[in-house]
Amino acid sequence: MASINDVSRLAKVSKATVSRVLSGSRGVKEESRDAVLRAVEKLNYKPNVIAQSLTRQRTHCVGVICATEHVQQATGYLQALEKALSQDGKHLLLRFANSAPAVAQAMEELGAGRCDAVMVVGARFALPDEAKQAVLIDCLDGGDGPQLAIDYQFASLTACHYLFSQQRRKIVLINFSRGEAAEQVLAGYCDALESVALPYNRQLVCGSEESVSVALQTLINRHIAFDALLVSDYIKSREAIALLRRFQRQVPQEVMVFSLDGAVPVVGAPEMPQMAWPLDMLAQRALQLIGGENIAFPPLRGSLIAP
Amino acid sequence: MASINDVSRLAKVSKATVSRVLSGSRGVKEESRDAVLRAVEKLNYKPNVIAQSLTRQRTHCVGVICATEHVQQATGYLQALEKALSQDGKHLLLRFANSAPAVAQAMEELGAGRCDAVMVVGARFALPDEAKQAVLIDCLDGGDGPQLAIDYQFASLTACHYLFSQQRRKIVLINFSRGEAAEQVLAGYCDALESVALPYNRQLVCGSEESVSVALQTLINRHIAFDALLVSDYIKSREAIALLRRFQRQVPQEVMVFSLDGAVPVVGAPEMPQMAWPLDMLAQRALQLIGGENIAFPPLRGSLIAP
DNA sequence: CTGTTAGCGCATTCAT
DNA sequence: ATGAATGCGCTAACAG
Repeated sequence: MASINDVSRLAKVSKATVSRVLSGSRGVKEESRDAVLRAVEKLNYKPNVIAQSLTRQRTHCVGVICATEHVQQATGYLQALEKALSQDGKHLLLRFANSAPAVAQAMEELGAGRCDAVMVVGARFALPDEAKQAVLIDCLDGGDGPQLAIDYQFASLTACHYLFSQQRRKIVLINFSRGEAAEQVLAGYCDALESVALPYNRQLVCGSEESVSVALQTLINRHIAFDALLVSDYIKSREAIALLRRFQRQVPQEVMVFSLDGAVPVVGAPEMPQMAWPLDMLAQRALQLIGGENIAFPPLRGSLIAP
Repeated sequence: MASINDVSRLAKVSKATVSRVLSGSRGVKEESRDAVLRAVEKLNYKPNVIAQSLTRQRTHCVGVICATEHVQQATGYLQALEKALSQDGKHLLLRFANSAPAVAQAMEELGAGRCDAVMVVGARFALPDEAKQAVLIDCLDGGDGPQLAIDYQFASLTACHYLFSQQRRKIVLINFSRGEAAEQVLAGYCDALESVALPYNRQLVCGSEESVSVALQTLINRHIAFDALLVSDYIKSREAIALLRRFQRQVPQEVMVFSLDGAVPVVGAPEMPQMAWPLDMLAQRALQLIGGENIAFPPLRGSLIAP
C-alpha cells in the first residue's frame, strides 16, 4: 500500500503539500497540485484512515449497541441508522448485547478510542452505569443523558381506538415488563377505555412477571372473554398468535392482535395491525445527538398500519 | 484520556516497560511490573487502540457488507457473525448495500486500512470487481475467491419431499431470479419430481423476470391448479401469502407455502415450513476464511422446520 | 506558496 | 531487565 511518502517522492514535493492537496486543498500552486494528483492516480494512493484518526483524534466510527432481546427488533433501527451514518461519512460499529453486563462490556470495548460516540438501542432492561455516556435510543428507562424516546402512550391510545373501530371491546393488554414505557402504555390504555366509557378490568391487564403464554392460558382457564390483544412488541405478538391458534381461536376474526412495536420493517401487507415508527427521522435525530448538540427531542410518534 | 506517557511517568519506568507489561508481559521485574499495574489502575489507563492499529497494522475490524435486498434476511447472519467476531476479539463494521455500485462504494470506504478484511453477505445480484477481494457468504454467483455457499439443491429437494408428505402434488416453484443458486433450486425441484414419478410441468415454474404477484396472477388467470408454493426467500413468501389471501385461497389449507430462505431467525413456532441454516457454523467458517486460511468448505446444508 | 519540524500513542529494535 | 531511539502514516504549526 502506497503511503504519503511515496506520493511526495514521486511528485517531488513535501508530504505537507500532498496533505494540503488532498485535504484543505487551498493555497497550492496549480503545478505541484497536478503533480500530486498525478502521483496519487499512478500509485492508487488512499490516505490511511487509521493514521488520520490518530492525528485528528476522530475515528468517524459510531458504536451501536443493539440491546434488543430479539434481533428482529433491531433490524429497522440498524438499517435506518446505517443509512444516516454513511450519508454523514461515518461508520457503524455493531454490537449486540441483551443484558446489563453485556452492554457494559460492549461499552468498554468500543471505548478506548475506537469510536467517536456510542449509542444503545432498544434496551428493555436496566442499563449499567457505563451506558450513561451513550446516546440512548428507545430504551425503557431513559437516563439523564441525551436520549430519544418513543411515545408509547400515544401509540397505546391509537391502538385502542383502532381496536374499538374494529368492534373490539374486551382488549387484553400484554405490556412491557417494566420501566417508564410500560407505564405509558398502561396510561394510554386507560385513557382510551375512559374516553369510550368502558370500565377498567384488572384481569385483562397482564402483569410483567409471567410469559405471554402463561398470561393467555390463565385468561382462557378462567373463561375470561376477550376479543383483542394489545401487545407491547412483535415477538410477543407472534407468541400470542401461536398460542391462540393452538386453542382454535381464529386470528383476527375472534381475537385481533395489535403490536405496538413496529420496529420490524414491514414488507408487503403487515401481518397484523401495528405501529410504524418514522425510523429515518429517528436516525437523523440520533445523529444530531451524537454530534454533540444538546437538544431535547419530544417522544417520537408512530403511525398506524394495518392489513 | 491518560496515555502511556502518563503511566510511565507515574510508575517511574519507561514507555517500553509499560508496553511490555501490558502486552508480552514477560521479562519484567516484579517490582516495576507492580508499579506499572498500579499506575494503570490509578489513571484508569486503556491503551489507545487506534495507535495500536497504526503500529501493528491491524485494526481487528471486519467489514460486513449486507447485500441483501431486505433487511430481514440480514438479521440472522448479522447476529451470528457479530457473536463469532466479538468472541474472537474482532469488531463488526456494518454496511448495507443492495446494488453492485453500492457494494463497490462500500468496499472502497471500508478499505484504506479501516478493516483487516471484508465480507459480503447475501448478495442476490452480480457483484462488482471490487468485491473479489472479499469473502463471499451466501452470494448467488460466487467468484473464485474464498466463499461460503449454501446448498440450495439439497434445500429444494427437502422442501419438495416435505410438501409431498403433506399430500401436495402440484408445487409451484418461485425461484431466485438468476445465478447458480437458481439453477440448484431448479435441479432439486426436478430431482424431487422425478423421484416420485411426477411429470415436470413448465407452467408451474415461475421465471425470473416477473414479480411474485404477477406470476401468481398469471397462474390464477389461466386456471392452473396448484396446492403448494416453493418460494426462494422469506420476503417473496410473504408477498405470495398476501396475494393468495386476497384471492381467498386458504394458507396453508389450500395452498401451502414453503420458504427456502431461513436466514430470518425464528422465534416461537415458524410462520410456515422453511429451511433453517446453522448460522453459528456459518459464522465460524467465515472467521476461518477471513483468518486467511484457504479452505474450501462444502455448501452448507440447512434443516427443515415447520409449524 | 511550500518545506521543515513536531507530534498523535504505541510497539519494537538496539543498546546497555 | 530496561531505557532511548525509531517509525507507523498523517496533520498542523511555524518558518521561510
